[in-house]
Amino acid sequence: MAQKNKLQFIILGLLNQQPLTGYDLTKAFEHEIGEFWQAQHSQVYPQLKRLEAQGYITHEITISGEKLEKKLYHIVPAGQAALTTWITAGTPELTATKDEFILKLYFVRTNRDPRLPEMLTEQLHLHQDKLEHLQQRLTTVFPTKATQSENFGHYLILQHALGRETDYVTWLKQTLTALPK
Amino acid sequence: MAQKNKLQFIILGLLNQQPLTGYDLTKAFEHEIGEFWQAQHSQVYPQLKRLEAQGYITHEITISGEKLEKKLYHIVPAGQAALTTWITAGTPELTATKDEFILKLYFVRTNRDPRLPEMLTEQLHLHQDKLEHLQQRLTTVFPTKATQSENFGHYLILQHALGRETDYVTWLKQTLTALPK
DNA sequence: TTAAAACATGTAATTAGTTATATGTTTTAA
DNA sequence: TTAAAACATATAACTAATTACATGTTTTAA
Repeated sequence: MAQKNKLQFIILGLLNQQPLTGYDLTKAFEHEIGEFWQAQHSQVYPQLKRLEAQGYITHEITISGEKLEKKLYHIVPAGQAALTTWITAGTPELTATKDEFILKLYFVRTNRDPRLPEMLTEQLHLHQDKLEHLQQRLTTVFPTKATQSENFGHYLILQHALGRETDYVTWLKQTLTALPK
Repeated sequence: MAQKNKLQFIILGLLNQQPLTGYDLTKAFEHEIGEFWQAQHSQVYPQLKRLEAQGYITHEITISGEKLEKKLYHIVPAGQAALTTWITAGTPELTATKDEFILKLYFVRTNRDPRLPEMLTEQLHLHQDKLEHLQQRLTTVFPTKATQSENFGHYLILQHALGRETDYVTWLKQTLTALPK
C-alpha cells in the first residue's frame, strides 16, 4: 500500500511531545499508538534519517553505561510546522477498511452455508475480547475527567473504537441468532 | 503493506461466480466489490498470470469485433479448492483500521484546540454522505427478502457497513455538541 | 465521419510495509 | 557469575500496492 507516508507524521507527532530514540518510537508502536497504527523498527530508523535530512528533526548522541550509543531525536520548528500543516489540512478520503473476514463473507452466497455459524462465532469471540480490552484501557488510561481532557484526542478515539467494537459484536450476535436452524 | 495476498482469493471468488476478463475484474473493483476492496488493473493482470501458472484458473481467447483479443478466465477445480480452503480457514487476526482522521485526532491534546470543530464537521459531512450512499445501495441492491437471501454474505456486510457509518456519525455529532464553546 | 469514451491488456517505476539478517551492549534474575 | 531478556541500531530481501507509461480496438454520440 502506498498511502502518502503517514509514518512521518506519527513520528513528528510523538517527537513533538518529547525527545525519543528510534527504539522508544518502536516501543510506542507496540503499545499506546500500536492500538491503531503499526510500524516496525526497520521502518522507523530509515524514516528518522529521512526526517533529519529534510530538516524536521535533529539528534544528539548520548552514552548509556560504558559505550552504548543512543540517538535521541528532537523535533525542530520546521518539523512542528509540517506536523501542524498535516493536522490542519483536510482529510477528505475515507479509507476503506480491509477486513479479511468481511471479504470472506462476501463470497458466502446463502444463509444456509454450513460454514457460517463457525465463522461468525470465531469473529464474535475475537471482537468480544477486543471490546473487553478497550473497556479495560478506557478505565486504566482515562480514570478521571482530568485525564480525559489532558489527552483529549486519544480519549475521543478510544471512545470511537469502543463504539465500533460494540457495534461489531451486536451485528455478529444478531446475525447468528437470525440464521436458519 | 504485505498482507498475505488477499487479491488472489478475491479473483478466485469472482471467477467462481462466472468467467471474466482482466478488464471485467478491474471493473468489479470500481463497483460492487470496490465498496470494500480496491485493486488496479496493474495488479489484476499479473495476478491472473500467477493464478494460471499455479493451475487455479485457465483462459480462452475470444475475438471481439475484427481483432480485439479478450482473455476470458475460468476457475478450475484446484482453484475452487483453494478458495474454499481460504474461506474455511479461521480469520484470527483483526486488521487495525488505518484511519487518517483518527490518527490526526490522536495528536490533538485538548478539547479547546481551535481546529477541532472544523475537523469534526468535515468528517461528519463525509460520513453522512457515505451513510446515505450505503442506504441507497441497500435499497437498490437488496429491495426484497429474495434478493437478500440470494446474496446473503453481501447483504450482511452491507448491513455491517451501514451500522459502522451510523455509529461514526453518532460519535462525531456527540463529540461536536460536547465541545466547549 | 470523426472524435471521445469505453474496451482491453500489458509493463515499469516507485513507495510502503513485513520479515529476515546482522551486530553489539546493558540490565535483570536465576 | 552467567545466561536470558531487554536495550539499541541498522540493512537486505521480499511482497503489496499505487502511479505512470505504453499500445491498440470498438462503440457511441455529436
